Amino acid sequence: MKELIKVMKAASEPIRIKILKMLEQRVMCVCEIHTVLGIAQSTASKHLKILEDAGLVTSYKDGLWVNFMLADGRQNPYASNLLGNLKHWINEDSEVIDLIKNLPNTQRELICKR
Amino acid sequence: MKELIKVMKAASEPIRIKILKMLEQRVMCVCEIHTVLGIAQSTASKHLKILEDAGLVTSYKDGLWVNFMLADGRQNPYASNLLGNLKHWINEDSEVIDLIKNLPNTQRELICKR
DNA sequence: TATTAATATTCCAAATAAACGATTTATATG
DNA sequence: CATATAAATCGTTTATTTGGAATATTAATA
Repeated sequence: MKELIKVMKAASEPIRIKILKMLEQRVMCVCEIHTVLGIAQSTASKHLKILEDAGLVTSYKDGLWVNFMLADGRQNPYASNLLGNLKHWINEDSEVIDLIKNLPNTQRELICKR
Repeated sequence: MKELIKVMKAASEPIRIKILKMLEQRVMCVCEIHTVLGIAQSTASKHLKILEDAGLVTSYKDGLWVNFMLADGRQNPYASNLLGNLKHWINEDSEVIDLIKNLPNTQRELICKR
């Protein structure tokens, strides 16, 4: 039960759904995510932690950056199920469309200098 | 997006998941649900409203009683997807097992007199 | 019509969750 | 080793959610 609730809670916040939809496109670092979404760095970091704890996302370090990507979900059936469904869900949402449309122009090297 | 979030939020509370698991077995009224779960009547009523708003549950009146049942989900794809999955999820959870085991003994006529 | 029972709603307190700035930690590099 | 950058954590405020008691509403029935 706790595992299921964790996944559902993680998925019940629009910002986190948006993060997942972006990660469907490609790996991203915290810095990119917070900039693209227009939220504080600490806020982005916390959302990513929640997604990671729920088994929806994994991360790996690359120097100073921490890259986040969708989890393969081999451990958590609830998470993998959600990730599978999400791929064909809310692809018509205007906010999601805009986010994804601009992703190719978003280069880490340009936006991650504060 | 809003529709998806509503379903996820509704499903991110253990008590509401328990309600859904009980409704997989049979139709229940507010009074039965609040008694079986050991929560206040108003609390049960509110949880049911949240589930209904999310499209996970529907209700129909029968005299003084309001019977709640799982929604068929023809309107809301997120809701019907969740309901479908839930049928084979957390069936090994001890709390859920206990709840369902005792359902046949729970008769509305006996418990709904305060 | 008065009463009773089931449910919904309102009100308020407590618990959770979210947001941000500031600080700390970890890593790279001059 | 000092400095700079990315990310995580901490502290605080604000917003949202939950829970229950009390009250209102709705329906049945004496």
